[in-house]
Amino acid sequence: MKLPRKFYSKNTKIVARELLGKILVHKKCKGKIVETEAYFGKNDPASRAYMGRPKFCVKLMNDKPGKALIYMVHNNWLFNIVAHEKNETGAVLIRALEPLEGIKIMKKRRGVNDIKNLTNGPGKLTKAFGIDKRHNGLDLTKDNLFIENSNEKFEIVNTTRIGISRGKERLLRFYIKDNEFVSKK
DNA sequence: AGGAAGATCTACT
DNA sequence: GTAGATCTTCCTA
Repeated sequence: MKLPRKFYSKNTKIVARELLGKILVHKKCKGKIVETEAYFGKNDPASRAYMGRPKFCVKLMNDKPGKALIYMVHNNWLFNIVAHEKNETGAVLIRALEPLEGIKIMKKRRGVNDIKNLTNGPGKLTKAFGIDKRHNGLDLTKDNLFIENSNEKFEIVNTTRIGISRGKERLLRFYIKDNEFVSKK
């Protein structure tokens, strides 16, 4: 079942946590979300929507929840989902997936054979799924690209965000405990 | 024109 | 496991 817009219309941190274990679907490819990070617009120096960052990021982060936000960093497309309460700003970064379907296609696109190395990083998973700027602003409640619900149970770990230069001290990173596909432990 | 960016790969200690 | 080079876009001067 596809997640409704209502799912994304909550506090960014809560959505980040609840997205764990859900299934990202793009064409023939499916992957379980195993790692996420929450980013806010204002008062978050690590956010792309902070101060003079790219306009389209700010705009989208303020837009309707449930949209895809994609931007380039160091030759890597990063995939975020706009998620926030009314009149707020925020998005959830998908940091890592566990490949479920379309693994052959992912291997071909990534040029590697090791399953564990296919989608265990924010830049890797976009490449494996064939996601790029064309998908920026896409509505995840439509058919092309969306997220499926799941009732799986697991332990969730809450830590600081990684790979950023500012705003490191906040506990806004979530991942599934003991999962092999988390980018870093 | 120059720099920064939420990363990745490779090559070492 | 850590360190350095390098990739592309967008922002500011």
